[in-house]
Amino acid sequence: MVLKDHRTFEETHTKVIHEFSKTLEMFGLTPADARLFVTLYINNGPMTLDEMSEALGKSKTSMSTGIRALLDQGLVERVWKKGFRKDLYRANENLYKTFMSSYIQKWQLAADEQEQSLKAIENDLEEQVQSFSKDQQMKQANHLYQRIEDMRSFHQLIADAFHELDPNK
Amino acid sequence: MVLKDHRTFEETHTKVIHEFSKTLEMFGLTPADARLFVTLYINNGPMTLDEMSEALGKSKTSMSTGIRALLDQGLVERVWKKGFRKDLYRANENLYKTFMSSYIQKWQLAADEQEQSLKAIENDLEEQVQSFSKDQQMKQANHLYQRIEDMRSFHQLIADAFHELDPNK
DNA sequence: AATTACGTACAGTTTAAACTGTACAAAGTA
DNA sequence: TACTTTGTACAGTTTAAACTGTACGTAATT
Repeated sequence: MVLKDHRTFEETHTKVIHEFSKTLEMFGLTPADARLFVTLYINNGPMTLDEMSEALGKSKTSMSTGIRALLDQGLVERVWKKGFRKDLYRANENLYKTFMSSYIQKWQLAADEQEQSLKAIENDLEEQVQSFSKDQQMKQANHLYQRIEDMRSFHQLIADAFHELDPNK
Repeated sequence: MVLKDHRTFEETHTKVIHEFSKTLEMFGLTPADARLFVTLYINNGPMTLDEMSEALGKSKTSMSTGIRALLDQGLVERVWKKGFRKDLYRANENLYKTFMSSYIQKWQLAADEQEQSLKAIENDLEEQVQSFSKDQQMKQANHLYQRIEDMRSFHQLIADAFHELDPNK
């Protein structure tokens, strides 16, 4: 009976990992990174790369790159244990704050970058228009210009909306 | 000069498509779908599959599947023109409303599904616990149970937050 | 100082996604 | 009715991402 208990519990464990991973994928995590995070999250205490490797049945190399991705996104942190040689990692505790912050930050960064690119393109377009002669061309250019304006204000609305969501605002 | 004008304008056009696509990818669109949407969006008037194929340099089949994906997400609509045989499609006008609605809806759907799955797993776990004897097992099970609870309240918080963002709320 | 343990860079492989061409069903045209 | 045209299903191919194993640098242990 003990063996069976163990097996079904393991199965439940695995189910939780795969199910909740889907939610985290909505935040832009790759399936692999999501599973890694959930594994850490439901584990009792921090884990070593070898333990993760064992738990997920993937190579240690995969764990190493996966952990780095999670660290970069601020979803996981390294933990020190005196007299212990291996690196230990644990998932950040507060899911909502962690994921919302990370997600919003990712968005702000991307939005800023896009905004700059669009502004630059818009300037290019303005210069180009100077040398346009045909009426048809002018019309096309103006239409594109208008669209770029729309994209830019879209960025602004998004930035505002996500700022509103920020748990740290 | 006309040729050069035309070329640089085309380049600007392409740049806009690739740049703004990145923003839309943040909403979960694949790079290909995003480019398709932007192509439609900046085009003056609706387009046929053949025109999209020409504009993006991809096969008509790709356009067909891409358009379907965009239709499913409510980002694009079919347009009728009397006496015209080919299907015409145009991008929805209001970017913010369109993308926020689509995004939020996607989230609500996924969240509901996950919530149900987690609830079911939780029930399984409760049954399993009945038959557990060892103390160690009980402890593990309780820990997992607690985590599932945390995941579920996470879902709730997310649902509330996204509801707040909904332009149609 | 020599040895062992650990994490990661890198090259190569496997796996999944995107894309294409052909073929066909449905609907329009002659 | 026969003939086009149009959109999409499907199988096969290309391309990109995920993953692995080996090899090596760094740091701890003896």
